[in-house]
Amino acid sequence: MADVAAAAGVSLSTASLAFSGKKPVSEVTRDRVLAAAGALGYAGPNPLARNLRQGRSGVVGVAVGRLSTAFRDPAALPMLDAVSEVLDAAGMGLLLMPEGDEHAGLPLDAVIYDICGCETWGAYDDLVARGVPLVVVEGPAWPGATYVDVEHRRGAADVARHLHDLGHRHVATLTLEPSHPQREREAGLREVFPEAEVIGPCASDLVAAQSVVGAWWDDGGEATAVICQSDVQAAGVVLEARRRGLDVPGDVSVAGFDGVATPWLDLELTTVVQPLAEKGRATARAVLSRIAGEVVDDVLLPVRMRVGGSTGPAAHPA
Amino acid sequence: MADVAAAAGVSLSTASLAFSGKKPVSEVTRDRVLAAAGALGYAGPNPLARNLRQGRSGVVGVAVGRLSTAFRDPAALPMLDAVSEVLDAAGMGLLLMPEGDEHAGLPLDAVIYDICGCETWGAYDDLVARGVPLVVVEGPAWPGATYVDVEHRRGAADVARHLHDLGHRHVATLTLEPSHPQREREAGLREVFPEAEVIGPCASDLVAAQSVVGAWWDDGGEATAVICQSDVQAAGVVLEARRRGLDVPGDVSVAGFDGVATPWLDLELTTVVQPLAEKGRATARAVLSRIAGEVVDDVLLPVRMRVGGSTGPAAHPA
DNA sequence: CGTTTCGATCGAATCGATTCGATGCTATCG
DNA sequence: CGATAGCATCGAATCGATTCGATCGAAACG
Repeated sequence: MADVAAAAGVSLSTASLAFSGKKPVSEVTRDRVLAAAGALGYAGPNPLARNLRQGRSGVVGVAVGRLSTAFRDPAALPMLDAVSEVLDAAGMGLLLMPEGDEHAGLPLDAVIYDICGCETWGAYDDLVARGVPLVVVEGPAWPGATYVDVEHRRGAADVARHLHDLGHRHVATLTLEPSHPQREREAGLREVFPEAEVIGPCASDLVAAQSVVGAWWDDGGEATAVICQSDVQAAGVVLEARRRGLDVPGDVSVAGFDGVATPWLDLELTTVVQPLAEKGRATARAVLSRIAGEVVDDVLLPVRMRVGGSTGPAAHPA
Repeated sequence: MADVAAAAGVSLSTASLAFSGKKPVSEVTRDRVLAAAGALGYAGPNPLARNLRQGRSGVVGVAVGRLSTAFRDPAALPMLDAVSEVLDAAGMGLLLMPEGDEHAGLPLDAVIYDICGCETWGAYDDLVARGVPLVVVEGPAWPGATYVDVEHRRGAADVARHLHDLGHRHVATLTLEPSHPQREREAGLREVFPEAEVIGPCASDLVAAQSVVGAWWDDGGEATAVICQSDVQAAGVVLEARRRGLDVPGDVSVAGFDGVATPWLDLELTTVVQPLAEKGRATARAVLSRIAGEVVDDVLLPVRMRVGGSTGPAAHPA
């Protein structure tokens, strides 16, 4: 840039201002600088140098589990999409941080901790030591982190109540690995069905859900309703039930969570719709505020139960 | 870091070496430096400063379309997963670049151009001007970019030949928006069926495929086989066919592309299996080599047709 | 014993901008 | 007409490390 300034016959500082526009520069000067830049093949200020000076990299990390599992669940995408949209509008980029990797050494302005079911995370201490703002989505409430959550407990309780109203008395639940959402939802479920049976933990994956619930039925598992922790799980349970000649919801009711589209299922699931895009936007806003040094309140997003065709009156009311 | 060096009683350069380990430092010195760092609450060298000095940011951008559409197709994930794995092992991070956004201003060491069906891209000129290495996956062969591709043409021709062998003479094809893979595959198809009918362009999306092929059938479209450009499209065609009472493959054969799992379909698709993970690894290796300044050869990955239950003898051989 | 080598350490230059405070100059105002 | 702004520009300090070349002892060598 020094060369450009020299070629344009202005000082280095003026050239800088011509590019950044942070202070007024006369039009003829700017044109002269840009012309000189063009002539010298200068592509604009070096981002690395600007980053050092400004103390920011413009990059926000997002901790996900393995990419292929994190994004397999269709609930993850609209959320990340919304995060990305808001951050892009602010000129920031989103960096994927698959689990296990220590991404120390990368200059991150903030980190979003999302999706991964893991409770602990190696890089946490390091980030805190560096003073990197942390936004935790549906995770453990770490000290110093801003916290974005969803009404898991209320959603789960609403579904349970819905099934109870339909006469169900013997329900079972497919769970996730222990995690904040799982604990909250289980608490909500037990508000209504203190005795609900746990089928077992299961990834939010169609095939996994089929196999876990299948094994449970093989072992003589019985329930008039199966409550799942995601729509993908619920779809797996529906498919597995049908494979066994069970009618949904005639023989067994199935409820999901998330409220995502399952176009390949000829049935609308009863589920808890969570505001995925708004969750992403709220997360991104929290990130930007924290980068700006503001104090940010935690966020709790509302959910809404949607009754579909996968739940019906209990087959054998107690 | 200057404070740490002072506290440890060594020079700034020695302190730097103690952290980076790029030159030997006596053990007692290193311990003294690390102790001083701990006492002063110093979390290690500032990545921004290191980046400026070394001229690298450790961040690789990947241009995708909209996130939610780019990752909806299950073929995209294993590929990106492999890219991420290789880059992480090299200490680099992957930054998502949704389309439309000018990510100028972010310090990228290289950019992967993938997935997005778009042929042009605003940031291209800027990146070239900056000398940022570009790796293009299945895209147009831009000057200066390293090119990673898949045997689209051969795969498409193999499927066409397979159907021809089964007696099909009247086939139709669901296409993608104009793009490099689409053009190659269509060329492969026409090696065998020069007259193949084009149903229409369609995103790689289940619902979109259903509606496009449904409209075609409504308009009196006829064919004994429908060749699709992704397994997701093929699944959509299968579901739509059944919805109309057509048997697959009895009344109509359906072929896909990619070779991804479709567990919610009770049918294994005839498809062209492409080495998704290897594609990702090859891409990442190309990126790393180009960042290292090496000259990199273009890559062409092999495909293999897999015959499943979605194709069978033609219903009405000509 | 003189000399070469090697490892550890240090001082200083460098990476490429941004930005603060100062300066000169031209309108505006009373 | 003198004082007060206000705009454009400039010089110099700064961001926080990495790294080249030099220096100094001590060990290895003939």
